[in-house]
Amino acid sequence: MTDRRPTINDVAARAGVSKSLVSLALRGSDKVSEESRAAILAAAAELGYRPNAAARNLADRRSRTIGVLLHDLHNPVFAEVLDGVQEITRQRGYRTMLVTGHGDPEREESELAGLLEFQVEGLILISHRLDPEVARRVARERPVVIVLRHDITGPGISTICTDDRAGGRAATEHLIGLGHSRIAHVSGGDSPIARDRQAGYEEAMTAAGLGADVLVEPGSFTEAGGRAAMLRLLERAPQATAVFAANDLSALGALGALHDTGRSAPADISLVGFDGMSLAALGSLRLTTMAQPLTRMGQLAAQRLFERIESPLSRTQRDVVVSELTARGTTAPPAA
Amino acid sequence: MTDRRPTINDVAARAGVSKSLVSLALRGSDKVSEESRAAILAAAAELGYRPNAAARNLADRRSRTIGVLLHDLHNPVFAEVLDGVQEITRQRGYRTMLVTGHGDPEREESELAGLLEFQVEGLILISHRLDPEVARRVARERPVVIVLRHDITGPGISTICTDDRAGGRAATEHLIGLGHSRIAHVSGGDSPIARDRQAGYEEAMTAAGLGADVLVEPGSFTEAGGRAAMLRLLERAPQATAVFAANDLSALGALGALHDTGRSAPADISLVGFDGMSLAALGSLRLTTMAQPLTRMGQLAAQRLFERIESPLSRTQRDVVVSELTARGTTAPPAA
DNA sequence: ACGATTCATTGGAACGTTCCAAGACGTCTG
DNA sequence: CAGACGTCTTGGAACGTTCCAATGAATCGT
Repeated sequence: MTDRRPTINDVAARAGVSKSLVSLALRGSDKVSEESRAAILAAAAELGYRPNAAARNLADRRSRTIGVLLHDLHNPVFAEVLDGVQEITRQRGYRTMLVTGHGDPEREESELAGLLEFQVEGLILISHRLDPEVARRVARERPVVIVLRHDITGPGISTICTDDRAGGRAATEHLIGLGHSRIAHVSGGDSPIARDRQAGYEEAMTAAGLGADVLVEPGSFTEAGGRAAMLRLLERAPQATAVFAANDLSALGALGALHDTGRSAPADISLVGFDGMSLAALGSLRLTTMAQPLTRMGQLAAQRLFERIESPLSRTQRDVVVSELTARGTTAPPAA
Repeated sequence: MTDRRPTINDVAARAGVSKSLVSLALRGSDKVSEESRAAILAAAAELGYRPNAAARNLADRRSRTIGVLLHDLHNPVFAEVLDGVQEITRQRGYRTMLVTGHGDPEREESELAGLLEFQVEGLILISHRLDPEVARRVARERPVVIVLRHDITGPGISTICTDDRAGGRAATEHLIGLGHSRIAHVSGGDSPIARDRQAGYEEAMTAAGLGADVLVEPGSFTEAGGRAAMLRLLERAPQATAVFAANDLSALGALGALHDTGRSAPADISLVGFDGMSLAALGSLRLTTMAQPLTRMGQLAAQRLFERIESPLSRTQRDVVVSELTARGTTAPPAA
């Protein structure tokens, strides 16, 4: 870039007016004469003028930007939530600044710091792994909405999530309702969400008098984790006729494990996932799942955030959305 | 936010030094005495000081940020490219600003304008639909690297892509090599990439003396498009034993269509995709595909971009990476 | 025909940083 | 002991905007 970019002063000089008037005209003020407006617009176009967002943000003391931290972009679940967030954000004329932390709390914290330096006006954290104390500290600076995790509370923090325990219960009851009794659970590890979904499973089993059959195989919310867990399960509990996997991604891994060992769902084993990511509906997968309204959750998150951006003193909210069992092709009554 | 955030002046006052020294200390200069440094760091921590990125960018006249425009976040292909981009970007101490255009040229252009207002130092366009003239205009302002599309050239534009025509040929040859002759193509519509892949298909067919069997069913690079195209194909060409789909996502749709009509791959029809998105390897899908080195392409894109950011006069590059046929579970010789 | 009112326009201060030339204070050299 | 040099520190200008109070010009009512 040898030549400096044109500034508002260059435009003003060319149009023969003051920089203030250029500023006004470019932002569409109605107190600029038609004549000046035309001259200014023409000058700006000829010079290829672009406003400098850094200068504008500095002068305004606002960035019209919200920050979104998410786990990663590979799990399509996050993309769906993000769609909802961006829809609302665009409507409001804000932009979204997106960072990923890959589940590493330190990295997440540093990405968050970057967002705050950019003067984002609010933050949406989607499935993060931050230390609760860090989240609370951030919430003292800016409104925060946490999506898909409900265990962190504090002033300035709103949450959007589903009732994971009830969901785990419903998923399990679906299998029980089909006639299964030897139902195992591929868990999602020790995250709060995973624990809730597992608790729901255990509750449903106990309530149905199947407490003795509770069988949990630890997984990790990933495809690989689900695959490995399912393989271990097939060894350890060959009598199982159904599996509830803690999320769709690990359910897909489990499905792969079944496939690799010459089995299939629901013929050999019925399988239910959790999340409702649209890819899992796809093609030959047709995964039965507890579907969360992901895009809706994203919209709601953004709405709640803007409420607090606009009136910082308004109360934080805890929204619980309902998930619904979506029966597709991987569950059926047990083979006789 | 009733109370103003602390600035560098507040830190300076508290530490009993000048703002200049605070600025130096916070950026790790070695010409600050240990004593001052400690006082400054302590004061900054006590106040919860965060540098204001807008002010910094304005003063430096650089943002240490690159902009990435991508189609959307649902196709996991883009997430994989992005991983590569972000890896390099992080290494350089830059941040990435991510926007999506959802294939709408106007929206893409407006998102791009936003990035340029933020003074991004360079741009990576992943599978965009911009008007070539717009892309060239932008490239006059900032270095641009285009990934997954090679038809736009001009000063300031580098490209990273694979040889889509050769890839289309290789995918088709794989099917021919397995003994198929009635091979159809589910195309990706009329984008340049789609046209190249289709041309490769036609070349391979013709070269194998199967020119008369060329059969193209228009699709759209989406799951729904692939599904619909496959359904039409089953009506229109029941004799086909193999299909080359223009990308993995539409191949997955095609797979779903097969499934829905009581068929499967490769038993009834062999199926090859294109892209190499990791989700398609997953579970029971095991899609055979022409795999592009997606993450590598992202890394390369970022490297090329930084070369041009660092020496703006260096030449732009056109990198062509090789894709490889990855035979998984959806292709086999035709049924006897 | 004159003050009041409206309208379009202006210059300057602010926003929070970085950079630069220059200053204060010691210490060394001969 | 004067001058040169080093180290640490400083105030002020710049970056490109927006906002505000003030200005000048035109129009109005009486």
